[in-house]
Amino acid sequence: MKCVEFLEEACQRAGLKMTTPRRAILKVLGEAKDHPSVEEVYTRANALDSSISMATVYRTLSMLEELDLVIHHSFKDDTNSRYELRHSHHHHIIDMDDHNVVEFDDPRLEKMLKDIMSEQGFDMVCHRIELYGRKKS
Amino acid sequence: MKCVEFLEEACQRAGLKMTTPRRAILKVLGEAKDHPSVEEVYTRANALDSSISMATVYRTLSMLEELDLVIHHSFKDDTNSRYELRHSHHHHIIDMDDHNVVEFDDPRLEKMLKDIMSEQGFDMVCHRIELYGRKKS
DNA sequence: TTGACTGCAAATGCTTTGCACCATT
DNA sequence: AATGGTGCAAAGCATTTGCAGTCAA
Repeated sequence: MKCVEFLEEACQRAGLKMTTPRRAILKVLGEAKDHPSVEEVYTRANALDSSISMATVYRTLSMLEELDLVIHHSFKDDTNSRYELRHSHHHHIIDMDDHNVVEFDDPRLEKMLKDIMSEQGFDMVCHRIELYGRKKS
Repeated sequence: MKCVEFLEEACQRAGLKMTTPRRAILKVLGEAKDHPSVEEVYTRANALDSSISMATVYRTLSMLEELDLVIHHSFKDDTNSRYELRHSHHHHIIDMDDHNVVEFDDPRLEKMLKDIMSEQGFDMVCHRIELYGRKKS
């Protein structure tokens, strides 16, 4: 099943109505290969339906975040919120020179984090890992 | 040497003038055992000198961040920026029930992060690790 | 039909800034 | 004396919200 279809189904399962703006925003998110800002989602969605407003983009993104379908990021040195589909679990390496983002996942890291929390008497719910660096020369 | 004295020296070394508002803010930060918001720093600093303005608190905190003397946090589900002295390297476990913050550091974790970045072709500059969870029952 | 959804514009809330005055060096 | 720092109020900007009209179910 395609990404967008999955999203639409998830929304419908949650009892939400499938409107043109929502479909457009879901399509944008489903096709995004980056971590677009609200502004960027707005611009891309407008290419599909020029009547979509910023308010709807904000409302839709919050809603999707609530449903755990997207992840809301706020990286350092970036006043803009960025969003990404929660398709797979991973973390980010931010290139401090060009602000590009590389994704990675590592089971050893996951285990270590869970262990650390356990030692401190907590059950882990989620975590945020951001590594900042520069390309090796 | 006491914390506040170290901060004052660091500021002077950076060529900054030591004014009453700055001294008050440095004292607040030096004595804080938590991660106060700008508003909280403002309130506490005002107890020492009631003429201090928010603008100065913002300006001073940005300045200290610039000098790498404090760390600027923006935790999830919290629209307020929070600040803490950069006295030691550590990360945070955020209690999702009461928003308390537990600090920890772990050399094994540090090494693993450095290794992961290296595998991806990066030299690590810094990182942000936040673990969210609930107390074990 | 009807409650959910939308666009619009106004409001909000955190943060920054221009300016005239003041204090540290 | 000179430069940098300050308070105040206004401006900025991302985000949220009230409202009246609109649309999916």
